[in-house]
Amino acid sequence: MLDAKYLRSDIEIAAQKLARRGFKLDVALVTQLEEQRKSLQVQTENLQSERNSRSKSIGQAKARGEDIQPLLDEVGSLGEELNEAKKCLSDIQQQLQDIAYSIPNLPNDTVPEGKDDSENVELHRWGTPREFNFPIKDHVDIGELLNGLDFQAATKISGSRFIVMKDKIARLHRALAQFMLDTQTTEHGYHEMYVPYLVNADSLYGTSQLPKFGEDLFNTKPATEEGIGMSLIPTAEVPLTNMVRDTIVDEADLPIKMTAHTPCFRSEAGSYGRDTRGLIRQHQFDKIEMVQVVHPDHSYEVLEQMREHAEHILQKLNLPYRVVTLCSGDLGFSAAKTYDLEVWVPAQNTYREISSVSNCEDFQARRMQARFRPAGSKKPELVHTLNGSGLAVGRALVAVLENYQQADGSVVIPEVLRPYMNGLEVIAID
RNA sequence: GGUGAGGUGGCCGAGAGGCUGAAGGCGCUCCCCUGCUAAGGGAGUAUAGGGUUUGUAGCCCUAUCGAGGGUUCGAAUCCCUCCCUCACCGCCA
Repeated sequence: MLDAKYLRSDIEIAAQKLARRGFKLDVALVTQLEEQRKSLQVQTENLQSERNSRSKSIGQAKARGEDIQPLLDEVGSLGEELNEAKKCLSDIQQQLQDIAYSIPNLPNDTVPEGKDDSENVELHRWGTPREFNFPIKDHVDIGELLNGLDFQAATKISGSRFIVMKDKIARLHRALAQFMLDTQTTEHGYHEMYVPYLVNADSLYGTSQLPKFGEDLFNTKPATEEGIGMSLIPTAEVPLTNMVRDTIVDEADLPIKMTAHTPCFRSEAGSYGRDTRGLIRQHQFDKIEMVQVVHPDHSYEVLEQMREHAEHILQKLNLPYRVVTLCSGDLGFSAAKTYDLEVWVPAQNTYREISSVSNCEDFQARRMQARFRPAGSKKPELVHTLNGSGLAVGRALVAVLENYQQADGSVVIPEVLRPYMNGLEVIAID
């Protein structure tokens, strides 16, 4: 959410910045609603003030033992008038709030101009995609050949976009997650967290999944019932970031660095034709998430650090990747700036997103009322929040299976994972 | 899930229709006293929104006692719904 004061005083500038990411702010409508709000609020508060003072004098008269009936008569229709004004005001405020919730974050000035993902800017590449001297298989074929990925069973049990993993592949998947979590905690200083996978609506508002992106979530209540109930987390960003909702943290405790390994659940509404084969796009996938809550002065340094924390995992796995800076038109709703890490997927002959690292500045903090009290200042200030994947486990599994495959269909296990695989070096066909 | 007791400022804790934005205490900040320390005295100490203003100063107004509704001229206080905490019971990994 943007600062309401900023929106009022610099609405034209805000509109220009929002236009960079393809969002059209209805300046005339907001301005008009603002004017109405202002006059209605003044009117309402004046009525309240009058009611308060009259009620007070009734109380005082009563205490003196005077007849209060004349005073009661004087109050007359004040109550009705006040109720009417309140109703109008809350109506306007509701409209303004709906608009406020629908406005995405402003892109940072360093974000390149562009309308969609075709205009993202490559920052750098790491590693060289391997030359294969045999016909390569994709991870689906490899997984089935090794008897480790069972798409049919998953479809029977749940439906499309689910997976059953077996034996060494299941273990490899677990090894990846363990390795990532260990690296983020022991090498990069994140606190390991175990968090709920079902969250309430307040949390989803806090990180901006609601009110705009409810269709992407799995909810616990059927449509026939009132409300949405709790929702399965689409990312651990939700529980981790909401740790600081409605709190004033000690400045000395910043930055707060948290990581968690969780499953993520996404309905993938509106992506019907896309990535239907394989593990790339699933309703349920595991991810190691990094979240930092930082002093506003440091959030852009931290963004670079977190990008490196994510890159470090790919480097240790020796997987070729590239980093892109998302252009203004491709930014997520609450992000001011985002780097995507894209790992090399040989069978698709392209780089695919495996991590996304974003600085949300104070956008989520404002919704969450997450603040700190700066030394020497009385006023609490909003913190900045950042989040990033470090990394998506399912997609990392895809990358390992495909990049480490051998001519006979076996897969070499990356060295850093071997301690997690009881020393196993190769997953071979049984 | 059942029964009972509760949810008040940074914390503890009073208040049970008007004099309560809220006693008292603790903590914190500043000042005084003191050779230092300890003790003592005094003052201050919530958040949000709005108006005024050149102003993130001051002043004024409004809201907030778990949340939301209601009764009333007036609600922390009465009524309803919900949430949460604690205790005991039931069930359970």
